[in-house]
Amino acid sequence: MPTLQSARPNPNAIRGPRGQCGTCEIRELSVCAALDEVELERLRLIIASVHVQAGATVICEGEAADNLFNVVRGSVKLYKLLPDGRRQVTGFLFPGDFLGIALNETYAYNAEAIQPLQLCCFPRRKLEALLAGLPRLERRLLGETAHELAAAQDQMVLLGRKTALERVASFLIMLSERAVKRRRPASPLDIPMTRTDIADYLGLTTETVSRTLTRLRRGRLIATQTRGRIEISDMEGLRALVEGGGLEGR
Amino acid sequence: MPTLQSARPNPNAIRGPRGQCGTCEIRELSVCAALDEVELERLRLIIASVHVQAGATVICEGEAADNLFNVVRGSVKLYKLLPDGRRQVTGFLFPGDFLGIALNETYAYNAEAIQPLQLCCFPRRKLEALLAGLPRLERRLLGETAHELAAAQDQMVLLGRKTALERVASFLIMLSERAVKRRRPASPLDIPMTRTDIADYLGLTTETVSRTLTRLRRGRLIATQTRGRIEISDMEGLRALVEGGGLEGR
DNA sequence: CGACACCTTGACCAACGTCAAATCCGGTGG
DNA sequence: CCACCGGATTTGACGTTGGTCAAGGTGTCG
Repeated sequence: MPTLQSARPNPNAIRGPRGQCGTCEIRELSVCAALDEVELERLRLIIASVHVQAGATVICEGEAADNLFNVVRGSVKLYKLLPDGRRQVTGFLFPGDFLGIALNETYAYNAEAIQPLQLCCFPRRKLEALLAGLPRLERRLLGETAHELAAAQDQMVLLGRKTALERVASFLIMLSERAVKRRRPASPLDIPMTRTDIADYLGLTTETVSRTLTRLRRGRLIATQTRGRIEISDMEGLRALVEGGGLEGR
Repeated sequence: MPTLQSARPNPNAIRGPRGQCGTCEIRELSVCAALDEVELERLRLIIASVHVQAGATVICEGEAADNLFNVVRGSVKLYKLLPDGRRQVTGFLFPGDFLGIALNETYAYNAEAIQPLQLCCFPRRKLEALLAGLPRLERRLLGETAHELAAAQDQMVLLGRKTALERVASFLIMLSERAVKRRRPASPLDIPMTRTDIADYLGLTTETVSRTLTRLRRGRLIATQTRGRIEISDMEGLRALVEGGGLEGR
């Protein structure tokens, strides 16, 4: 059983003002996009705004799945642990992403803030009661889950069959595409996660991630000014890496 | 564009009798379990029974997702391909399992029969029209998708962090548990897929799968009489392998 | 300015992949 | 019934990618 963190969000204690949905900055990215003003009003009554500090655990594998969340600001890593401590990061979440899809009684993974986090919290029981009257929301939830499933299948291909170089290149492209979806620039990329997180996501070690980034830097496909920020200098080259062959002497 | 097989199921051409739902042998395993007699009657009107020969492609990545299926008899492998031909098998389906969850317009993977197959085919457009009136079916579909997502996350742990020995042991345990779910014995295990399929599922090569099975055989954890059938002689030992350490001198 | 966590680099190693050669087994035809 | 064919599987020898271990380097925050 993983250690619980004291900074655990308790939506009954830590909650910001309700009723901000109208001005929510991720409205059109999130599940709420499926709703009109009237429906949104019904949803607004059950949600709470939750803040979580960086490094805190948001949800814990095996715990009762009492809440679902929408990420409003910050980013999250999802991971599972083997009994001996080996870790697999199964995904990263950014603003607009949905957290806590678990149709079982308990969460199936851990979620930890990798940046200060603002979440929109839906108590599960209340949400389920509402779901019957909001078919569009249920449909959207199904779509969201199916989308996550597709992403998981892509990740299986990466983990089962790609080389270290292809994995890191795929990772950078994924981050870039998700940044664009959030209306951020595709290129100076913010990398909020540590090398260890990246390694645990890609099924590698920190050393291999580091060496591979160095190779990409030497090949002039990427560049780094600041720590935690990577510039993609040659997106075409990166894509070629993932889809075609190797670095071919670069 | 992948080559189309001539044996592709066309539910408008190859269809068996309708209206067998009442006696369907996988009724309580499948999505239909969520429905009562009256609701089932409405579903019965849109379904068709489809037969597919072993080795035939059922659905093709990138093709229009016109149909959903329920596996009635036989088994299926799902896989994705990289441009250079590397393959990742993302899952195996057995009777009762659902095939074709794709809320997009096109399928995201290929599905191929590994045994003669009997499928129950739902035309997607008709099913969607029905969904509005069958909330329990929609809920069940969401549950099914969430379940697949959880399985995919477990597979990520396997592919990213487990050793060859742990992967093969996990695979055998998974097959055994799914056999039990279908009311089959846990131990003389039918293995309908080839070593290549297993390797592509576990992110290994056929040689490594073969060598690992030999190690398990030598360790007296499994035994084989017939080709395509494996007896689990020491389930405790197998579980210990996956959860704890190595073979410890066995 | 110093502690500390994170990142990078190097030398070496091992698990798993590659290549190649048996061996097994089921199906087919005589 | 038996010999033979061909794909699947097993086994062996060897190579390579990425892991391990260890030693710096670097940026950040008190």
